[in-house]
Amino acid sequence: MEKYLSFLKHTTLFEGLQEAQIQSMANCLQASRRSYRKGEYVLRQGAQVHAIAILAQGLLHVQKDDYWGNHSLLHQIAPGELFAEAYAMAENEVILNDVVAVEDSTVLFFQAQKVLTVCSNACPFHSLIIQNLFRAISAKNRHLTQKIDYMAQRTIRDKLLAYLSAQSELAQAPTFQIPFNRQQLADFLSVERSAMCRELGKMRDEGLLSFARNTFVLLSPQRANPTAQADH
Amino acid sequence: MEKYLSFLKHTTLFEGLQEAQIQSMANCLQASRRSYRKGEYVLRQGAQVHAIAILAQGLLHVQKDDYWGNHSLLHQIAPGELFAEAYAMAENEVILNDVVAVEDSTVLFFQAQKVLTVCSNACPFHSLIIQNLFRAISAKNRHLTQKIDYMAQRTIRDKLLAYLSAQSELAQAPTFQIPFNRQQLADFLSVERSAMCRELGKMRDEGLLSFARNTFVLLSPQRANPTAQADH
DNA sequence: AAGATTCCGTTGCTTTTGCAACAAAAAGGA
DNA sequence: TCCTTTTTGTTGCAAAAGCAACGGAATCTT
Repeated sequence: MEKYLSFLKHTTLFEGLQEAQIQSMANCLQASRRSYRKGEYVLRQGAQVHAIAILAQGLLHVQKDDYWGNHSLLHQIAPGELFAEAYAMAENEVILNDVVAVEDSTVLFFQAQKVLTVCSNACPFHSLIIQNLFRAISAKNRHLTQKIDYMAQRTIRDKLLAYLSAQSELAQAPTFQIPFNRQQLADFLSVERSAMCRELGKMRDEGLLSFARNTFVLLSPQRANPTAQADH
Repeated sequence: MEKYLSFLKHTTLFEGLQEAQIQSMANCLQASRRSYRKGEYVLRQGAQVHAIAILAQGLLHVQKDDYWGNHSLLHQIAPGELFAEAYAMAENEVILNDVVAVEDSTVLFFQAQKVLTVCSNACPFHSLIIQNLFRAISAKNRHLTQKIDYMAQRTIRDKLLAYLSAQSELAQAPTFQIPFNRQQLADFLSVERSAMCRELGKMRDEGLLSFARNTFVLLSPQRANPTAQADH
């Protein structure tokens, strides 16, 4: 676990703690670690989990595949991000989505019960961690809500605009990159890839935006246009 | 606040506490109360909030209206339910949805900061409340995820089936009532009311289900059929 | 460098949805 | 009870989306 201390220091959960403090808490929280190969499942639908997880390295997808092979991408997890927290304290709730490694990944687990109850040795920073945890869950909550906003749009165009303008705002610039390829973006917005491509093409023709691979530029409708160049 | 003690005892947040204990915590959490008329806004898009709220009485809608008058219903809040928790601890985050009273309502507020930091008088039950809060947010998180599952379905029929079978499972019976009228259900699933009605009609004709007003019956496809009767 | 694989864009066709407008049923108010 | 308002269902039409199939570009592998 020691090798991850400097990493953990910068995660939301341990923000504000020194490495030595994290080290001492790691025992208190019964930390453990596991690595996964690309393609391997970290969590499976129907299972239960009692730990809070942080991705230390790699990339994960939270996704759902139904009977008919329909594939929907709920969320992408980057290093430092928390997951499994929504199930960690629920006694009888079963996980509703799969979490899959899309790259070789390493995950750290912390016993939820230990995180939430101040331990007998009274770690002085426990209270801070609880606040951090709360903030992290709140943030996730807001993200889910925002995703619902994208998906609530009736047309593919409006879904795209909702998503892309949020990304642009996040980047605080009209030019930005998205973390998805076309198929993934389609799965994320829950539309057909080909139909989405068609719509993107139309929007470019109408001068709303330009793009190359996963770099996008939002254009103010009335003016002449910078164009995203393929990175070659 | 006293008149709400017996009510609060049964909410998720105060579950496990006695009325006297809740009473003593109410001060510690700087509880306050406010009533709203039908149609009045409880929270507005763009505002900030630093308190956790519980609906004591009435009915609320969390909704979003965009420029063009498109109306989408994120969530319905029933008495005892928590809300505003996703924003209460976020310093600079602005509320992204409106919360509106659809009936005359009474809301109780608790200072989030006080809830999360164990107070100097060291209320002995504070730790329990923190766990309860965590459980409640987790549950909300799961609900949002589930709603995304409904909305991720590509056709109105599949959205309806996803939603209705979840409701049926919740009721643990093939016959159940939903808390929405047609327009509200359409807003919740983010589809056109008329198109939804058309689809409901088809599904009934095909023997998948029957309904009257907001009472639904899911039918096993291959067999003969009980029918939902209007309540008159 | 050649071949294989993944990613991206395009298009014809069919189905589904949104939209608008209207009619009937139910609920609410005076 | 009568009148008004709300809710639900229906339908024609136009727009949008899903589906399938294909070809070329980019990337990876050996």
